[in-house]
Amino acid sequence: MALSRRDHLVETAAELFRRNGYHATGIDRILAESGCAKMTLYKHFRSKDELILAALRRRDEQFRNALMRAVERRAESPRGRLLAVFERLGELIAEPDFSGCMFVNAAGEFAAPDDPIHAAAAEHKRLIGTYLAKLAAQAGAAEPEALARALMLLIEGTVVMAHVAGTRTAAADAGRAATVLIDHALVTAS
Amino acid sequence: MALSRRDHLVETAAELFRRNGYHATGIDRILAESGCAKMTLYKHFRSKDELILAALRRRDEQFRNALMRAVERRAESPRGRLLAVFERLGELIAEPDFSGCMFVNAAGEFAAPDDPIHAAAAEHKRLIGTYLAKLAAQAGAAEPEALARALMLLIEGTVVMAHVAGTRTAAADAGRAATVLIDHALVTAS
DNA sequence: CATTAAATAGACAGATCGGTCTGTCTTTTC
DNA sequence: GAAAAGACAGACCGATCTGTCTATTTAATG
Repeated sequence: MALSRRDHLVETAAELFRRNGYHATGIDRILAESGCAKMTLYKHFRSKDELILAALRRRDEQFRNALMRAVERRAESPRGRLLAVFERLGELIAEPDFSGCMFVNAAGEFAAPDDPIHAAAAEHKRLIGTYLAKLAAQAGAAEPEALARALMLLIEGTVVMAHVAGTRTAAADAGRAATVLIDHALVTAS
Repeated sequence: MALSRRDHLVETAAELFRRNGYHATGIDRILAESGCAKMTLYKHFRSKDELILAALRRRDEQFRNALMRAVERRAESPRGRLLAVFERLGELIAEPDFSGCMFVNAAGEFAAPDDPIHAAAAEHKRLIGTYLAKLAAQAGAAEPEALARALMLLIEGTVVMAHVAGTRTAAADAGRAATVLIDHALVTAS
């Protein structure tokens, strides 16, 4: 089924925000690229900020769904699935127009922690952390939340180093480190 | 000694860029805050982008000098110094107006890898990685560069999670993970 | 077919953007 | 103290920004 006019707008906006940033992406560019009229935008959203919020929420759902599907397809065991996250990460950072994490970038441009856009980025990270903690608990980690937080650090570090410094080995580096940390957490648990 | 007019400009700009972002910080704001005239800016810099570059280069030097001094003051042994990096990190993310890594934010707003601003951010990360690799080699790690890359992931992850998600335990989490990874690398070496 | 709702194009407003230019004032230097 | 240089304030430019408005066309619905 074709996207509704609103979803098409959000999708186009999300893509432009991801590639070119938030302040640097003007309304007019989004409208031209999506073929929508200005009033269509302002009928569905009260401001550009609300469009940004909608774009982030849409991408958050898409990203987490794709992550979970990829991870669950790659491995059966919880430990294997934790490691599969880093395989998935290797694919993401290898994509031709990879531009880092659009949620991190959003938090960078909207630095105030109480900014709704910043809060949406925070929520995205929180949800991913919860997913990792669930896997870590299933794997039998001594402290699932602590392991999840450590793995989150590796994940975010991977995305940052791949984007900022162009470190192509980032995901593989992270996968190796994750293996050490996971096994350390499992040994401690038994 | 008082800052030269040029350095005062760069310092003010760096602070505003760090706190509010690059596109969101207008020339006029920088001039008003620094008390400089527009022509003073454009006498020293050809464009806003060049001012951004100067600000990043200044902050890069300041940051690395402060890091090395803090680390070398905190510990004598290479292993201790590697861990001291994460203590230092804990201080940084606890600062009241901590706004994440301004180099990561710069790379986010100037996403093209061949953009000079993006390249300056990449260089900053490369220099820190080199410092870590030196410490890792002194510590006797089996693969110093590999350990340094892993620690870089933890560092960048810490800054991101602290800023985006407000994870106050990030530096402590990273320090624990780093301990595991460092000792694993040292055991493997012996 | 008629009515209604939605999306269209595009002018417009007011603010702000980066950047240029002109003059005045202050500071330095001899 | 005179001359030279540098920094000042601020008008000005064209472009672009977000957001509003009108008027026209398209699409859906009864």
